[in-house]
Order: sequence, then C-alpha cells, then structure tokens
Amino acid sequence: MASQMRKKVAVAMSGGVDSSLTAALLLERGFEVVGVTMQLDDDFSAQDAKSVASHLGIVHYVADFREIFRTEIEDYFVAEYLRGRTPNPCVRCNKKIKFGKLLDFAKSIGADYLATGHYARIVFEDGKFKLKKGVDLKKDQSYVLYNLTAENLSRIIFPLGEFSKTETRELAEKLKLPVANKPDSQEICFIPNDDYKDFISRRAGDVDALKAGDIVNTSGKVLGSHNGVANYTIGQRKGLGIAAEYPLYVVRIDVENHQVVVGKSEELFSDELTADNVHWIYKPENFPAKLQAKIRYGFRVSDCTVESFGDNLHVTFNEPQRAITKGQSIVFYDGDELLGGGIISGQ
RNA sequence: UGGGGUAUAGCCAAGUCGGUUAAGGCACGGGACUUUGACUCCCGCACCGUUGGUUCGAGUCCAGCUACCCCAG
Repeated sequence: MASQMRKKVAVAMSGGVDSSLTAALLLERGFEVVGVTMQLDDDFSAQDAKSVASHLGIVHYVADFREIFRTEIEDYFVAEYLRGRTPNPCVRCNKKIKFGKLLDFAKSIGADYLATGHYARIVFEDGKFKLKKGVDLKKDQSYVLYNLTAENLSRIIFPLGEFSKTETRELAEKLKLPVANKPDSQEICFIPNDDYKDFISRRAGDVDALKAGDIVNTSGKVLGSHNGVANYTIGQRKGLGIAAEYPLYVVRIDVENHQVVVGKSEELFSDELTADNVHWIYKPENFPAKLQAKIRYGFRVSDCTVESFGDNLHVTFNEPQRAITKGQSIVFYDGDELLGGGIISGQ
C-alpha cells in the first residue's frame, strides 16, 4: 500500500558537513533519503557527496544544472557588476536553482520533501508554515532564503536550523561522516581562486565598465585611478590605493562617467532606500509596516518602516544604515520570522 | 646661480635639552571572519637624502655635497 510508504526526502548534498549531516539526521528520523548533488559547472566533482551517500547507504543522483546556472546565475552576476551594482548570487541561486530547479527535480523523482543544510527553521504555526531564523543566530542563513514561497515551505526541511555549527560538527564527528572535518565552504562557489574580478573580465570581455577611469572625491577632485567601475562595490576600502589622512571608502559608482567616488566613512550612511524585485512569503496586511530589516547577509537587523508602492518598496530606517548597496538584498523580519525581501534599487 | 628654508618608510607625519627596541594615520601584504561583494578584527611593514666630523653615544650637533621649495634677481 502506498500509504505505508515512508516519506521520501531528497537532500541537496554538496559534499560538505552541513548537507551530509542533514542526510544523516533525516535517515535517523525514518525518512527514505536520497542524495542529490547539483552539477553547476564543468569543473565538478561529486566525490565527497558520493562517499557520504555510500557511507550512509543511500541512493545518490547528480543533477546537471550547468546551463541554467550559467544563464541565471553567472550571467546575472556579471551583468550586475557591469551596471555598477553588487549582486548576491546566493540569493538568486536559492530562488532559481536550489528551490526552483532542484525542488522540481526532487518532485520528479518522487520525493515528498527537499532538504538542505541551511541554518534556518521552518515552523508550522498559526495554521501556516513560517520561515524563521536559525537558532544559532551567528550562523543564521535565513537571509538568503527570502525568495521561498509559503507553498515551498511545506515541502522543505532544514534539520540544522535547530543546531549550532559546533553541534553540527560534533554530531558529524559522532556519526563518523567522512567529511566531518572538512572546512566550511566560502566565497562564491562558481569562482575559482576567489578572484571574481578576473571572472568578470573573462566573461565580459572588452566593455566600458572594465575600462580605467578616475577615482574622485565627493567634490569631484581626482585622487587616483581605477581599472573599471565593475571592480568596486559600495563601502569598499581595500584596493583604492589612495593615501589620505583617513580611510577612504567607495561611496558611489558612476557608470556613466566611469568614475568611482570615494569619501569618508560617515558619508556612507543613509536612513532610507528603495527596493524592487520584491517577494513576500507573507505580505504585511497594512502599509506602512513597522518591521526589522537586514541590508546585507551577516549583518544585524534594524528597525524600519516599510511603504509599498506597486512593485517597489520604500524603507525608512530608525537608525542610518552604512553602505546601502544596489543589487544587494534587503530582507524583512518580524522578530524571528522572515516575511520577505527585495533587491535594493536606490537610496 | 645672492639670500632663506626643508630633506624620516609608497604618501602624510611625530621625534623631547643628543642616550637601549625611530610614534601615529593612510596605502600595501598576510591571516581571521563569511554560502555574495564588502565592512570589521588581528599580524606584518624605515638601518632617518648623501659623505665626513664632534661625542662613550646622533634622526637629533657641525661641515661639504645633492635635491626640492621660497624670496630676491
């Protein structure tokens, strides 16, 4: 009888500790677990994931997402930088790939759920699934998940949301997972050598945004030169090469004039911004709405007032925010619950 | 080619009445942090223009040289 069948869950296995432990935990909970590793580029190895899968005795698949990853993530990543913006590829990948394409794949192989090693929680409360911050606030990854839908939440499991990273490692050790001591992944997964500027120039070729120009202060005085506006981001300090009395930061990127504008740290603050590409898991019933928001991953939340204008949002912060950056995501919370977010379009 | 001034790390700049290890900031390099880019934090980074001299001892005094700056021509 089908009703006697165990629930089947597909676990996104990167080969790291988090996703490996995720699979192990779900197995312990009695799920039928299958592992899926996404192939995102040509230089790819599912070696670790396969060895973990075999260690756990589960079926393992490789899903070839190279093409969609290239067009939806890599191309987007490059295009945004060329516009003088700073994209967050992980946010988009979660939307388009992990909880888009991969979730579809999971369904296609008959899985009831998709599980990942994210540090965030899905809680059933008040008759609905809510996305909440991970218990370990230092490690909380809910920020990159704001594009999930309420419907998605009912099909996703984040077993690590209740754990701290240390607990994860200890458990992985205890379960003798082959990757228990593997270092955390970092940087942009599709960029080798950690050199995203090189990646952009190789992909973009000979374009204006990669041509040299002036670095100027807010009064327009030329202080130095840069090798392409696409190589800078708001709030950046390193790499300007300009000796001054105080540290200089990028305060504006002027693609039109090929200029990078720098100024003092104080000049980076603003208490408002606009956002588009807005997505609500649960849209507030009334606007303006008093919420908390994060301007970037790994940052603290700040109280703010959100107004909605058609497809756009206007956000006013109680406290000025430093280095509001176009292309980055602003994510809204009501306490521990993530309600939605959008992409910063201006300030 | 008369007079005056200054010469300390890539840049700016402290260096007392000469005395073990030459402040600091910026920049730069390395590391930590990090499923984005950044920020932040930690560590590193000078034989004091040059040549002699005076001193137990000189970046710190004296002289020559060199460079630059200013005022005069």
